[in-house]
Amino acid sequence: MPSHGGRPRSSSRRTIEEAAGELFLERGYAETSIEDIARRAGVSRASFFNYFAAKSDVLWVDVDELLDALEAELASAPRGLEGTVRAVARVAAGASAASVPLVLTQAEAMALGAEALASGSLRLARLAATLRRSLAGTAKGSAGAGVHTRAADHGGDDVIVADALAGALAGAWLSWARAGSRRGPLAPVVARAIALVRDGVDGARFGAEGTAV
Amino acid sequence: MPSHGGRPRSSSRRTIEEAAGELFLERGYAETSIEDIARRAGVSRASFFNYFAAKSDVLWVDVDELLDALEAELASAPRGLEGTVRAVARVAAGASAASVPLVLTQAEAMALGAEALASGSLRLARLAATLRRSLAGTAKGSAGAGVHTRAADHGGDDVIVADALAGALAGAWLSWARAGSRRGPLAPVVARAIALVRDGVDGARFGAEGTAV
DNA sequence: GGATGTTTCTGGACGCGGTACACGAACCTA
DNA sequence: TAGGTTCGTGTACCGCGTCCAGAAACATCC
Repeated sequence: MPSHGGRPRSSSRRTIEEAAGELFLERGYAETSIEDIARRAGVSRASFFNYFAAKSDVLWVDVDELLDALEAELASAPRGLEGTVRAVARVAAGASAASVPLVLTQAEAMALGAEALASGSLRLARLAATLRRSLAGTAKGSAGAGVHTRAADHGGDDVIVADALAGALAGAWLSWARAGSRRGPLAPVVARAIALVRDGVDGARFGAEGTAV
Repeated sequence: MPSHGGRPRSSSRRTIEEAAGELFLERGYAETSIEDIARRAGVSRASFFNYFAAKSDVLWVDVDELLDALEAELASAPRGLEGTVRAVARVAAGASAASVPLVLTQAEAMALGAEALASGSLRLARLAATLRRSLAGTAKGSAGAGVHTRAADHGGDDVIVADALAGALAGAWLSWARAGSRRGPLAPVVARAIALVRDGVDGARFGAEGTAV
């Protein structure tokens, strides 16, 4: 990707992330300024923004990578609930050994406030948007597994299913991350979240459609 | 609540909200400063913060009121999925005539960016937290409808169900708000979201529990 | 070795959101 | 009139995020 040449980077995201993690644990998130992080990492404040677009992004490196992986997986997966759900399961299986982000396990030690919660919710929104894209126009018996399902199919069921799936996944991942020492692999927990939504979509009441939009 | 006496308010949240709405539509959210809003509303910048804790809060007045109503309703409702879901339905029925917040219908006109998305996601997080509290310790056949269900019941199913419900409700409300002119009452749309989660919880795969945490 | 181009590092300035505080203004009751 | 309470206002301050100009560290081509 680098066309060639140019000054080499003198630091890395990893370095800055670790410096920030130390400071967050020592003083708390709000009491640590970007300048503090940069100083400990050995770069200037301006350079911090060459590696991260915002202070809160440092908290979510692992999660963002997970979401990147999911989007890549979904790009080459059949649309609709089945293909989407399988792609999610693959990513969950591959990431089971991944490190659990400090932001969850050390949330209280870092004294995370509303800002951190908001930046985390932003990741949930990204997950929901990704899933919506992968489910768009495939609700119920829309049979639109073909090339182009009607782009203007604004039937709200897609959104409901996608957002429910996003929420269930987030809840699963959250309780997995918070399980502490007795934490097992991620895959089965995610599988339960998927089962919930699958059963919901196949269910009698939801399938009734009597109250469709 | 006012003990009595004291200088009367010279403005109101409503006034400031309307001034802000005008400016957001004229220039966009990011290009409108708090000082702009305060000036048009006829108050000082400092006074703005007597009415709203943050600039983005202006966008979500209606949603926050809806969440307040839900929390009030849940406070006097039986815990567990059934009681929770009924309380949600009641709030949805009562709010059907409520105005749809501009933040959704005019999102592109206001040029809302990541900050507005984050503040909105914060509301989703609040909804999820509220539902988690109302479902805590009541997963599956936990039969704990009694006084004190085990507080340390960290079985992740509660969180999965609560977050899935939060996501489904958010998706339903979102597609309802975006339906535009052909928008009907809110209640049936919310009913579909509830049906999805209810069916999911009763479903064969989710109920299997073979892969429990 | 020098000229050119590219990428990164850095310092400085700026605007804005949000907090804190002190003081005055407008109301109440006694 | 005096004391208490709440709200409005100005001011100062800090930190995040953006922007920019210049220098530093590489590459390639002559």
